[in-house]
Order: sequence, then structure tokens, then C-alpha cells
Amino acid sequence: MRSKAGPIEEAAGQAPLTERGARTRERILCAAREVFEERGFLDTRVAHIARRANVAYGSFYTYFPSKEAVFLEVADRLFQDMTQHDLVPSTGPSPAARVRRANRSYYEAYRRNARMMAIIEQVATFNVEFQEMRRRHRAGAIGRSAKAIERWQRAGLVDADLDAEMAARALAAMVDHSLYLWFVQGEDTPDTERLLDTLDALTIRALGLPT
Amino acid sequence: MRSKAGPIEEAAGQAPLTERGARTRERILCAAREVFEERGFLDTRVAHIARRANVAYGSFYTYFPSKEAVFLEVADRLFQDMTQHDLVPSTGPSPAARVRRANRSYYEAYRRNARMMAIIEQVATFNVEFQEMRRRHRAGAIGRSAKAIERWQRAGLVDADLDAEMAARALAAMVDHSLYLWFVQGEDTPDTERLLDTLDALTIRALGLPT
Amino acid sequence: MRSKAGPIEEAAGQAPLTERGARTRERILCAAREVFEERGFLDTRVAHIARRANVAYGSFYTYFPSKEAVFLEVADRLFQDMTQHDLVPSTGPSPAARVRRANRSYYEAYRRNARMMAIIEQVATFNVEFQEMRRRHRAGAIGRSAKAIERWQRAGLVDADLDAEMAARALAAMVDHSLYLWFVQGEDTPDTERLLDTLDALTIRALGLPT
Amino acid sequence: MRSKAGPIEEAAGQAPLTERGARTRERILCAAREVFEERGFLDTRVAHIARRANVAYGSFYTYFPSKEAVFLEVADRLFQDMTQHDLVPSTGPSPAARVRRANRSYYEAYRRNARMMAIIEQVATFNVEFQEMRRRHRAGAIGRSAKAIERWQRAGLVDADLDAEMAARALAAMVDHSLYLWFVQGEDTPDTERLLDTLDALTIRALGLPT
DNA sequence: AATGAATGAGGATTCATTCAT
DNA sequence: CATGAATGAATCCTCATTCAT
Repeated sequence: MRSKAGPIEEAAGQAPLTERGARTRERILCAAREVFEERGFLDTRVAHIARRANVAYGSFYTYFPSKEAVFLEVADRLFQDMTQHDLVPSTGPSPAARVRRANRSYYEAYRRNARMMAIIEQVATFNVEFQEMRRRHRAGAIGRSAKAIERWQRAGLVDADLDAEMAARALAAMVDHSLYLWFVQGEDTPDTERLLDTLDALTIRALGLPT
Repeated sequence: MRSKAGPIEEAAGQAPLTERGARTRERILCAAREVFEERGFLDTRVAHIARRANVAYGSFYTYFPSKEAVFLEVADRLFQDMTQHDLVPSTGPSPAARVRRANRSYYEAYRRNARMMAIIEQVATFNVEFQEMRRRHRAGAIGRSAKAIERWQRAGLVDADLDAEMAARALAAMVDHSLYLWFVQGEDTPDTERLLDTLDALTIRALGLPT
Repeated sequence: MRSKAGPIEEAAGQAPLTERGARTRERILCAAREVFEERGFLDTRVAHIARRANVAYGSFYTYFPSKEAVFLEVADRLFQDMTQHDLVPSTGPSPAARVRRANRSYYEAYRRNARMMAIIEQVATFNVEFQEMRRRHRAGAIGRSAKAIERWQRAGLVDADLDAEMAARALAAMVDHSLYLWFVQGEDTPDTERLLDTLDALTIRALGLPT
Repeated sequence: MRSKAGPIEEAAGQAPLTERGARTRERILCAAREVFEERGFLDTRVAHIARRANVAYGSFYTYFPSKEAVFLEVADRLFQDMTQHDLVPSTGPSPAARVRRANRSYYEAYRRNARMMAIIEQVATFNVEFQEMRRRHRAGAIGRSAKAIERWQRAGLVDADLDAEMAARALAAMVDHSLYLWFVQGEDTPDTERLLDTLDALTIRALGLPT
């Protein structure tokens, strides 16, 4: 990490090999997530992960070439879970209702994964490789939102002046960062409903969607 | 062992007593900011700072008890600079114009300090003390925005249904995080004006301010 | 900062799991004793110990969490050796002869371990944890002496007026410190027999034992 | 210290110069003793002494060439005080009474200086120069005791078989070390009188003095 | 003399990764 | 495959002493 490129890793732990091997690998992966959540990336030691997974220190390196490697994989799984839930059906109730539903859905996913989201933010601040992976995931989600906005623009529901891509980006940043500050940095506001209602209302009004 | 005497308590890292000392301290502070910006907090070594400041290694510790301590002070100065510029005059042109002006002003400040903002985000992911300092600064800025929104609500310019405090919080998150992704994580969108215009438009519409 | 993760708690410095590990640990322990004897505790560097044991710097910390920790263990072993030898048989020749034998025995043990006794005295002057350990060992030895004196008092061999516990304490201090000054501080008196004879004579007369 | 000989010190602070200078020097000396007592030699910093004496850091070196130098001088004064009090009048009451008086007198002096005695023991474990100074003081005191014993031997009060020099040495060790363990290492025996009575009794019986 | 700033060698400890068994 | 021992570069911080003013 930290741009230490190093020699080409000899693809340690790529093929899951035996059934038993696959289970061990899985154990390490779960253990890694747990420890990352508890201690953050920086304060996690490979030894912690190995112990939590009940494997020998060296066995970690049988399945993963480095601490970064497990992290990337843990994070990738999490992104799967997170983006699974932004799939708001393109047809269905009113646009405003769909915005609300999407926000709630994202909120639920965030809540489930809040601890890891914090660590992800941490790693994103110093690991270029990881930044790139995150950018890709974000781009996907924003692209889908932009598509929806454009559709609404064509339907005359949203002002055509608005830059759909930029708006999607900015509104995603709003929701994302609000939840981050809420869950992770513990901005001590008491009432979640107020936060969510406000996010809904601001999004809908900003887009000019009918209620 | 040896009952750990620790550093000489009140002496280390205090205000220098002479003019010369004050200058050296300042040199170190500037050097620290430069190095932090270039390498990030984690990859900065005290040796780097000392060398950049043209002082002996030990001289760093004459003025600051630790790497964290300089960082806190560098960050504090930066927060001064950043918040100096969110002071949008409460009287003057139209509310929409004032929102625009405030956004531009914040944007300029962010641009000036973009590198450090990145590092600040980094440190905020693992340092509790620093999180608290940042929370305080944020609370101040959000309070001021909330006040403005409430004024506009009393003037009938903003829907009274809106939770002023929450809205201020969410819109600040939107602007803040958009700029962060823009400057720091290098979301490769080419055109700043588009971003700013969109942020303005979304803010104004979200609040329902007349244009 | 960074909430100080600290060393990997339970792992460092623990009992090695394999035969090979046990041997390495033993090597380090012996090397530590040698180096402590040669340089004293304060002037011993972990690097010295590692080099003497022919292990890498880091390997020291595989088995011991700190310089203090090895020292405590070295000292503990030594105390075992020292107290093994104050076990004067409670039956046997005359009390006076037994006093003499105990003194000689202790003298021999002291001579064997003189270098380390010096270091132990050194560490005892600043390390509270170690003071405690030493106090316990001393208390055991003094308790046994006191028991013997009480037995002699009941047998009418020692004046019943004497405080057995205090006398044991004071006489132990006499022998101990005399040997310390003799061996360690190098009081340059030439003739060991004279010292030992005097210690015997004073002890026996002080207790009033028949010769 | 630690045998770092170094170049010949340019006799810093030898001549007390001005009246004012003499007072400053005295202030530093007192401050040094206080700090040594509070923190021990190893944990005392020159900065502590300077601050306590209310002089600038650098002024310490105007009067003393090193931390060791002040310590030696503080210790020397203390030895003056300690030995002043072993001057038991060679004529007067019975020998036993004189032994008792000498013990009490030494006990009082020890109590007054207990803290520094601890530090002295500490420094004696690693500083050769200091060991020598201490040996000289000890030799003086032991010489005087030996003289007294010899006198008593010639007077037929003490068995002529006893090695006067060795006996003086051993009995001094007994008293000294008993007080050390009592005051410094805090052997938690409650009752000082019992200790002193026992020391008196053992000394007197060991020498065979009539009571 | 007095002041306090400047110096920098020195040492304990950490921990990702490699390797021998 | 599994195990756990071995490695050693890297980095923070201390503090006696010197020096410029």
C-alpha cells in the first residue's frame, strides 16, 4: 500500500483449491472484516486477523498476498451490498416516492455497514488503488441516477436546465456525506427521521419533482 | 519501568519566549504544512518537517510535543481561513445571490487549501481529538447557515416546513463533499463552472428561494 | 493519536509453542544474563542481547515484551538459585554449626552470582515492580530464619527477649550487605576467610548460641 | 557519568565569584537536592533543577559542569551531615550506652535524609566516581568504630579474638542496610522501636559488651 | 553573567512479510 | 497446505550539553 508497488505478487490465493481451502479463505475474510470494523485499517494487524480466524499467522499469506488485498476484497463485497440497494425500479410510483424509497434503501444499507463505511473512507484517504475502485463504484451509481434524472427531464418533470450528471453527483454527495457524518463521525443529532425527511425533501425540491 | 518520567511537562512545545524562538516556531509550522500537503499525514516524518524548516531534528520538539500537535495547529489555522469566508453579509442582495456568493467564496477557500483539506479528511478518520475540533468548526458554520434559513422562513421566503438546522447540515454536506471529491479525489469532471452552477441551483431550489 | 493500538496484546513475549522456539527463548535469556552482568541494566541495549544470542533484533520481541521483562525473568531464576541454598537442614549439628554452614552456603551462592547481584541492586533502586519481587523473596528467607530462631528460643538456646523476626531481618541485612560491599563495591579487604569468620562469630554471639 | 570521561572540564563554577553568584549557586544546589529526592537521579532532568531554582536553563551550567557534578556536591554535604552524628564521645557512659546512643543518632540522621540516601544508593550502583567517594566516607566511619572496638578489647570488654576492623564493617553494614530497607524499600514493619532495640541488642551482644 | 534556543546522537519498539519445518 | 518462528528497516522521541545573544 501507499504506492509501494513491489514485485508482481505471485498470485497467492487465487484459485480456492480444495473445499477446505475455500472455507479457510472465507473464515479469514470474515475475520478481517470484523477486525477492520473494530480497529480500523491502520490499527489492524495481520496477527489480529489470523487469530480471529483461528488460523496460523502464516496461513493468512497462503490466501492473501497482503493486508491491503484482504481489505480490497472485503470492501468489494460491501460495495456489492451497497449498490444492490440503489436499484430503484425505474417504473412504479411517482418519482418523488421513488426518490424517497431510494434514500431509505441507501440509508438502511449504510446503517448495516456503517462501521465498514468508516474504514473505507479511511483507506480512501491514502490508498490510490482503493480510491480508483471506489470511484468506479460511485460512477456506476451516479450514472444510474443521472439516467433517471434525464428521463424525468425528458418527461418534463425536472427542469431541463439542470446538468443531470452534476446534479446526480451533488445529490449523491449530499446523501452520502450526511449519512457519513451521522453514523461515523457521530454528529449527535437525535432523530433519524428528521434527517431522512430533510434529505428527501431537499432532493425532491432541488430537482423540482412534484409531490 | 523506571516509573517513566516522561517529557518535561510544561516545557515542551510551548510558546517561545524570545523573538527568535517565535520565528523558528513559525518556520516549523510552515514547513509542517508544506510537508503534510506533499505527503499526507501518515507519510510525513518529523525528520521531513525539521529538514524543510532548516532546524535540527530536536528543535522540532522544542516547539511541538508531537507530530499530532503541529498538525492540530496547522489545521486550526486553516479552519480560521476557511470560516472567515463563510461570512455572507446578512443584508445585501437577494437571498439567492447571497447563496451563490457564499458558495463561490467557500469554493475559493477550498481551492486555496485543497491539499490540506485532503489531509484533514485523512486525520479525521482516525484521530478522535481532531474529529472533535472539526466537529466544533462545522457546528459553528452550520449554526450560521441555519440562522439564515430561519430568517428566510420568517420572511416567508423558505417553506416553514423545512427543518432549518437539518437542511443547513445537509446542504453543507453537499457542497463540502462535492468539493472534496472534486479537488481531492480528482473526480475527473472537466468544468468547474458546471459544478458550481449546479451546486448553486440545487441549493436555491432545495430551499425554494426566488431567483 | 490514532488511539494507540499498542502491541499485539497476548501474543508478544509469550511461551513459544515449538521446541525450536523454546530453544531460541532460552538462548536469549542466557544472552541477557551475560550482557546484564557485563554492562549493568542501564547500559544494556536490547541490540546487545540480540547480538549475543545470535538472533535478529526483532526476535527478542518475539519472546519478551521489553528489556525489563527479560530482566525480571533472569532475576527470578537467580532468586531461585539463591534461596535454594538457604535451606539449612533443621536437624543436624549444633545451631552454631548450622549458622556457619548457612552463611558459607549463602556466600558461595553470592559469589557465583555476584555480578547479577550487583545489577539486581541497581534495578531495585528504581523499579517498583522489581522491588516488590525482591521483597517477596527476602520475606520468605527471613521468615525461615525467624522460625529457626524461635525454635532455638523455645529450646532455651536463644534469649527469649529477642524479637526473632527483627533479629532475622537485621542479621540477614548484615550478611547480605557485607557480601554486597565485598563483592560488588569491591571493598578492598584482602581476606575472605576473615570476613566469613567475623560474620559467623557476630551472628552466633548476637544470638547467644553456644559454640 | 557512566565513565564518559570527556575533556577536562574548564572548572565551571569553581570560584563563587560575586555574592549574588554565590546565592544563585546555593539556590541551584538546594533545588537539585529537592528534585533528586522527588524523582531520583535517573529521572531528574537538568531542566527540572533549573526551573525549581528559578534560573534559566543555561545558568545551571554556569555553576555546575554536569548533572553528576551537582549530585556529587549534594551527596557530599549529606555525608557531612551523616558523619557528624556518628561522633560518639569516646568517654562518657558505658560502652553499651554509647552503642545505643550512636545507633539512635545514626537513625535520626538517616531518617532526616532518607530520601537522599535512596538516591545515593541508586547512583552508587552505576557511578564509579561516586562509589569511590562513598567508600572514603564509609572507611572513615568504620575506622572510627574499629578504633572504639579495639579500645574496648584492650580494656577487656570485648573478646580479643574478634577482628575489630571486620566487626566494625559488618555491624555498620547491618545497621546501614536495615535502615535502608526500613526507610527506602519500605519493608512494612510497623514499629521503629522494635527495630532499633533489636539493632542495639544484636550489636551489644555480638561484641559481648556488658549491659 | 544570564538567558533560552539549538543540537543530534541514541535507543526502544513495531510489524509486514519471508522462510524453515 | 499449515504452522509459527525469524527478520530488520523504520521512526518517534529524549535530553545532556553547547552556543549565540
